[in-house]
Amino acid sequence: MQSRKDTPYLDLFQIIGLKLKKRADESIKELGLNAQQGKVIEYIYENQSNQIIQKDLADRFHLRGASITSMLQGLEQKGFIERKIPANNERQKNIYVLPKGVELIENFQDSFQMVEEDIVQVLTDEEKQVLKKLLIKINERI
Amino acid sequence: MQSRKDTPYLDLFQIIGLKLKKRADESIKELGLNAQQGKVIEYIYENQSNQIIQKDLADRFHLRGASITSMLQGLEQKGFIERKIPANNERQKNIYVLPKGVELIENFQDSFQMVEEDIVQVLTDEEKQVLKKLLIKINERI
DNA sequence: TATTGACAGTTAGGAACCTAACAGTTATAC
DNA sequence: GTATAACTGTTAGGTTCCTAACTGTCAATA
Repeated sequence: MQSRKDTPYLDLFQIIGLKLKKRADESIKELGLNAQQGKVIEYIYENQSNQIIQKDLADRFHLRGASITSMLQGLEQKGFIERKIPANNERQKNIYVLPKGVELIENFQDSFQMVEEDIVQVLTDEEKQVLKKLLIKINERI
Repeated sequence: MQSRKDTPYLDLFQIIGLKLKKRADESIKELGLNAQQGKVIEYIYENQSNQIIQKDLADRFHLRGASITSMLQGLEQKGFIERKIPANNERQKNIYVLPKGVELIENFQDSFQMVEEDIVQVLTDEEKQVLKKLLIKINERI
């Protein structure tokens, strides 16, 4: 009876995900961006030397192309990034972080690191390792 | 260097949460509702005998009052639920699932159960137990 | 008992996703 | 070599969440 309608993993992942999103957003709110935007800028910065395009971001963050277009238009207007059409393919746009964006990256990293530590603070070192292994396993198969 | 900017738990929870939301939505899409709405109807049905009000739903699902108002207005218009002001407190609204909603509940439960099984399919029984314990521990502290 | 504050829900407007339809560019196949 | 298909990104419009400001009701206090 109980087992039939009970979905603890689904519920826990949903609730924890929502709580973490709110925490991460809050942690960088003062910079005028949300956590997703911060993560995207970080990712662009780390990968801009290998000609990343919008599609790469869509894949990495599991968002649709249209959502990336809209997010990057916002970040470009605010002067955090720029997009350049590469010489070899006029369909694409390569993405780069501008100085105004680079300035914030250390800030993001510190803030996210604090949220990260909050998450696993209640676990022992061994539990942390086990959890990471299990999360990776699940993420790979779904 | 690496340890400073790496946030595997935050990233994994975000990505898994997003993937699960999409899966759960997909699984009941044919019923004309999304997963959140399904979970809410389920919850109302299980608790409607104890006079639940909108605030209870906001707490349970970690949503704002305004979001619950908007969601329930939609579900009411579609004939899945009804809201009645109780005699003893005119500020509140008690919520009940209508027959049209009750009909769908078994469907929801089956669909969510399948997503649930997909999540942990790759884990051994022991790993499942460990994971559940760790998730509960984290959820309680954040 | 009259005022003041807390509580429950609503409205208006904004942000970040989504899908569907589209344009332009490049690759493939006959 | 030309027609067709695949790829990349954009636009338009919808959904679901949010915050802030509001209404009306109940509780506390003085």
